[in-house]
Amino acid sequence: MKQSHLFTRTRREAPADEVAKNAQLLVRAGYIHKEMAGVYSYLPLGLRTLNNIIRIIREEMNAIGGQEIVMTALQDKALWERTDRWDDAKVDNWFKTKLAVGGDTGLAITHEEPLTRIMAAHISSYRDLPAMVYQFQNKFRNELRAKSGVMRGKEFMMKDLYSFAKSSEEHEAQYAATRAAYIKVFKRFGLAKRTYPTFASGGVFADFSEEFQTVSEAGEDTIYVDEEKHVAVNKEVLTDEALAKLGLDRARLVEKKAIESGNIFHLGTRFSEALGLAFTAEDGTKKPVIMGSYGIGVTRMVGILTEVFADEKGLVWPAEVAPFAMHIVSLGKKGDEISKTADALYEDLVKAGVEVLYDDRELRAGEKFADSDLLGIPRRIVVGKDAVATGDFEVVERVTGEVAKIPRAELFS
RNA sequence: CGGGGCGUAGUGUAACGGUAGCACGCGACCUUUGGGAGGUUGUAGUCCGAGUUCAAAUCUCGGCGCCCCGACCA
Repeated sequence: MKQSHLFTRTRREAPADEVAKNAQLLVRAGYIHKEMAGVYSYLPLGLRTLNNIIRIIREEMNAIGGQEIVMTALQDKALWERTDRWDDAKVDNWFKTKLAVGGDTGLAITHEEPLTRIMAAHISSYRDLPAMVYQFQNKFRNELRAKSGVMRGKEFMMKDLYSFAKSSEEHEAQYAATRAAYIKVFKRFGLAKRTYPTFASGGVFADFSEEFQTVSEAGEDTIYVDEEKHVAVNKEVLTDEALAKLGLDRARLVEKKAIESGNIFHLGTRFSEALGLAFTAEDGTKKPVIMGSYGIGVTRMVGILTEVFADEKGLVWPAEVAPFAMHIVSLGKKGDEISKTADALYEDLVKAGVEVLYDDRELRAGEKFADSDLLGIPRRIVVGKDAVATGDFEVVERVTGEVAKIPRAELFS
């Protein structure tokens, strides 16, 4: 894409109404636009980034047999009353509204209920199980206080996967598979080292649930990390009794701030029993399906990656997430040799299937470099006099700042 | 929801109750051209509504909005 065609602009200064580093940089770089408190739109660069995050998660969910669907945002009140999660006294962050024909609806805070009902329409035999179903969808939560930029909004995108099993052994296998897939996902985000499977409060069916907590000063949670075992305990469950159960030694734990980047839950039969999701077993008896739920905050991930990797110059993206792989920065003017060299390189890279952003604007070098730093694309290719003279291109790695002269052909490998 | 702070051109910031200014941006012209250049010039603003006052960006009240701390976040 030519940068002269990109409608978004970078800004020299951070918006006055953002304190969170992620929102400041993402707005400055033109990745997002703030609509209201806790509500952000994704602009071209932001959407490309978001889509890369989605692609990575999708690949890993598909790899363990997940089947993708999309559910509705609008919810059926009657369905949620059956699990007692409609009443404002029980769940206080619904966005609710009236239907013109009469009655109420609300915007989904999560999707266990509708998916359980969908599955009930399709699953009736043990032969139909196991199954894992997921979606990328916006969740709406009427938070009293949105904060931390894109990391805690009123509307946010989530990947939510739900598992359906006929036995607890089968459920445990699904749980383990999903857990392993999450670890792969975080590895591809470049967050493996600083993301810890973390024991947290368990809900109804288990002593603990597991969160994935990514260490960051911007985090809202406090966790206690066992570096050697690469696991952590959320402060909310840090008791001697819990540590004993988990086989952890308090003396080895280190306190860290972290942000919840994913979570996995055993749901047991709470939803299947309430909503009639059952199957006929081999012996002819009817049994409730055993469920699990597994979430990753997709838009939150944009914020986490910003918080973790950005430096004083701007955004820094892991290769698989970056909106473009390369950023050509031409220092020429329309029609001169430098521009022609840059144009040709751009066209050839596009033909070769490389995702490339081409800064073809006629601005001063300093401004273009500053913009390039801000945008955070992994490799910058500077096209100046030297490139025309030698045929080699100056390549700057965004992460390290390392500069190398690279022959043209090697840019395509 | 409790507490605190704040709303001024597109953006960021000034202005004792007394002429709303500066920088960046955007437009025009000239010079410049490898780390956010310089000059000339143009453009554009006090969140909304009441009140106090000769006079309100400034004081008072109400509304709307934003930020922070806490609470909340299966």
